[in-house]
Amino acid sequence: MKYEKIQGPKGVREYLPPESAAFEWVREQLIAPAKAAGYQLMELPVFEDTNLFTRGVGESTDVVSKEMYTFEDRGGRSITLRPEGTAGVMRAVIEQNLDRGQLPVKVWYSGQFFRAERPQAGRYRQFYQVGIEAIGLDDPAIDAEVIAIAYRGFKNLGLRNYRLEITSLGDAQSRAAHRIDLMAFIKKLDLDEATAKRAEINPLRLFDDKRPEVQTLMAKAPLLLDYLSDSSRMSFELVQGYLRAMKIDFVINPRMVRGLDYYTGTTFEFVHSDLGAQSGIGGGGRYDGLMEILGGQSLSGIGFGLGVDRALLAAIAENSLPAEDFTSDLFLIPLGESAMEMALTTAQELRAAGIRTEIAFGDRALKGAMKAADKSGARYVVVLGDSEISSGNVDLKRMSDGVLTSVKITQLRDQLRQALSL
RNA sequence: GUGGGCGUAGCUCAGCUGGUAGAGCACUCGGUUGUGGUCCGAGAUGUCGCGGGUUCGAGCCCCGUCGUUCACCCCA
Repeated sequence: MKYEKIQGPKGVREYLPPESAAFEWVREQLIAPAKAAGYQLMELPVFEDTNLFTRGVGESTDVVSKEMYTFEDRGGRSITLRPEGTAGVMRAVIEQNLDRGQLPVKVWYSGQFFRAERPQAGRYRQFYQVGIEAIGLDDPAIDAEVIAIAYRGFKNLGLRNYRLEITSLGDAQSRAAHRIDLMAFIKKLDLDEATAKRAEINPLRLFDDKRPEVQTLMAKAPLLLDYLSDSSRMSFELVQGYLRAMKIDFVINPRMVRGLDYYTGTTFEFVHSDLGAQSGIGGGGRYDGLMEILGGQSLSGIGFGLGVDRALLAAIAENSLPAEDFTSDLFLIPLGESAMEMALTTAQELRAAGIRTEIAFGDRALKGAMKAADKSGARYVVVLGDSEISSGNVDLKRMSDGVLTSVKITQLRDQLRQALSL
């Protein structure tokens, strides 16, 4: 009887050895700057009440209207796998009253997110993001710091071929005034049916259209930046000034469009140039009304999400991954049962002393075990057999040049620590 | 969701106008009773993604399906 193989779900990216080491490294580099700035971990559920996203992210967005993994649980509740991180953070902050203490609340998160899209290079149905949120204060200096933290993360990866784009979506009054003029402008354009329909749902979408003919049509469209209220404009000026002071390069992109409804004020995106169609490696912005809409107090907040999968692709494209050394220090080759017992106990002791130790398992010939030791990249090898056990001495072999050094088993730990300068 | 490309050994891929499946690398063992890398020799491994159809005969042609990939769309 032979069983059929089972396939993994469509569109998921799995990280397996040896590439998984690079993934882990990228994720750590991206989040390190947040930890350094006093942001603290929030570990949240990957599934939430569907209403959290329909209300928080916005029913008209593509993310909510056609990309969510939604299902009914056994209790008849409508559940959705989280498509983004901010709404869940806000829900937890409100529910656990984190906003009742010192503001701003500064938190970071890391994990899987889910969108039911057609998979493509850099676009997966389960993807990884790290993100931060600073909740409770509307201060342009926080906007600048949040951007600086994301910027630092990409710098940590050694990336160069990307740009930071920023804009301001202003306050409610700014957007309302602009929307009237923009709608009037679009109405006069000669658009195909699908495009006109998209414009109706979100007129800003047309700014993002990749077709040159649409770009030409939109060249003279009214820009939201020209409709900013005095306070919004002053705030945006301050953010830019802070960024310049921190020597963070940016370009203003007045045509930037974000896919989540809750963004207001300062909004930004990191775009990489070597990634094909899915070029956004991170983005975020301020959200004024989100907390209130989710049943909390009326507090502003700002945050970002960085794509770990895409950051890894970018680092590969730029060849900026470090040649990290994940190999073992010592490979122990026991010959026979009593030798195996000694290998297991010796390995315990050596590992406790910080020496990365592997054991050759299975009843294989010495030559095969040596080959395995070679493949593992271990720097030293020790063969443990009857003669070593009776004499109490082993030959410590340095793999780089094959030199053998006779060492007392009791001295092995100190000898290795010295040789590895631990 | 729409459109195009591609699915043959663990990996990268060959496979003629349809005639019954191969290479390189990797792997295992041996040459060298207990010391790797090079070299030499031997060996194992495939439901040709899956299901139908056409045919005397299908890896090859046709249909469907699943996966993958690229673009649209969307975004991390």
